[in-house]
Amino acid sequence: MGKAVGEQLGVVTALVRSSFLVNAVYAESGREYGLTPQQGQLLCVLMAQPYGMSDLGGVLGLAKSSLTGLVDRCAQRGLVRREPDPQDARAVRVALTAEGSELAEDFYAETCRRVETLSAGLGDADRGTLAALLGQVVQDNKVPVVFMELDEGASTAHRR
Amino acid sequence: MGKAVGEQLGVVTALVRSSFLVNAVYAESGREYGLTPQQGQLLCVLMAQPYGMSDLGGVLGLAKSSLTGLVDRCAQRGLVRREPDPQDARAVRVALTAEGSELAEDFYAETCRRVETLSAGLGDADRGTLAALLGQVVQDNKVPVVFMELDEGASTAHRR
DNA sequence: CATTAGTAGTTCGTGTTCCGAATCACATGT
DNA sequence: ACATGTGATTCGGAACACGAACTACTAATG
Repeated sequence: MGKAVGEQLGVVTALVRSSFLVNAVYAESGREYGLTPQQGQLLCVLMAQPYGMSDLGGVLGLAKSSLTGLVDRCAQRGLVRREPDPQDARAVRVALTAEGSELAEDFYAETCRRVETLSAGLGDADRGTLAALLGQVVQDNKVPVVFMELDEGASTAHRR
Repeated sequence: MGKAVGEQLGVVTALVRSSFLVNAVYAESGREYGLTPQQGQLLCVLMAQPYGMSDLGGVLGLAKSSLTGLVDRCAQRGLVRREPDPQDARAVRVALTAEGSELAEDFYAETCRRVETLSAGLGDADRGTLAALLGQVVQDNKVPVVFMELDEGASTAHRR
């Protein structure tokens, strides 16, 4: 077990610090589009599909009362819309507006770009391994779809 | 055409979602000790060493004005202390109090424990690989010491 | 059917977080 | 000494997050 170069980090430290990086990306990427990190995250979640407030709370890990305000602010900026649920008169479905959808795409793309450059120092093989291992962790822990998986499943997908 | 099992995630998605997991851990772990995530993070940073306000801003990625309040609240709870810098009369050094140090250790340990269980589904070899790759990303991007590495440095190393 | 639960969302009050602009106090260069 | 720079706080304002209380509708029960 000779650690050669600068002291190998443990998994825990690596996870925590990489999370710090990703948070910073969200903040910077959001700033670029006039979004707070939370607003950006909301838009990203809604890219996949509309949600009711309760489900949204489940996905984002927020109390209902926290969501009302977040959705309000995004709605006031014309990014999302509350639609009545045809099945249940007390429920609403929160969905992206056209404008919100556009902004979400941009924010999403920018965020992807920035996160991607974080791992730019890795070779393709290593990046694949990282994706596999980290993906396993993510799936083991049943993380909700807080960030879509762009269809990149096909080995040589078209990169927009 | 689609894979039945689970469609391998891309690096970007894996990173973002794992970051979501870690954020949740910070929140839960903090709640357990009556700390907000930011307060917990501050304590963890100060575990390594005392910092001046400016340096602290650099490490945490916050504006000075944001820090004053955060430090204030932690100081009011008796967790940190502002010490005058002997070299420079306008500077202060923020350091953990005894109580803060104790709480920081507990929070840190709990956070480590929780983050560790996130990767419990991986074998030892895989976990090592993940640590190596993610550690590389972290070091490539020069993440400040927002979370100490203390685990078992003892085995072979005094670090530098 | 009427009553009782339960569920979906909002409102309200409180505390935290974050920022930029302005300010104060000390430091340093010329 | 004087101008400039730097460390930190203050201030005003926006966003965020929560629990508790509340409204409105739905579902279950008798």
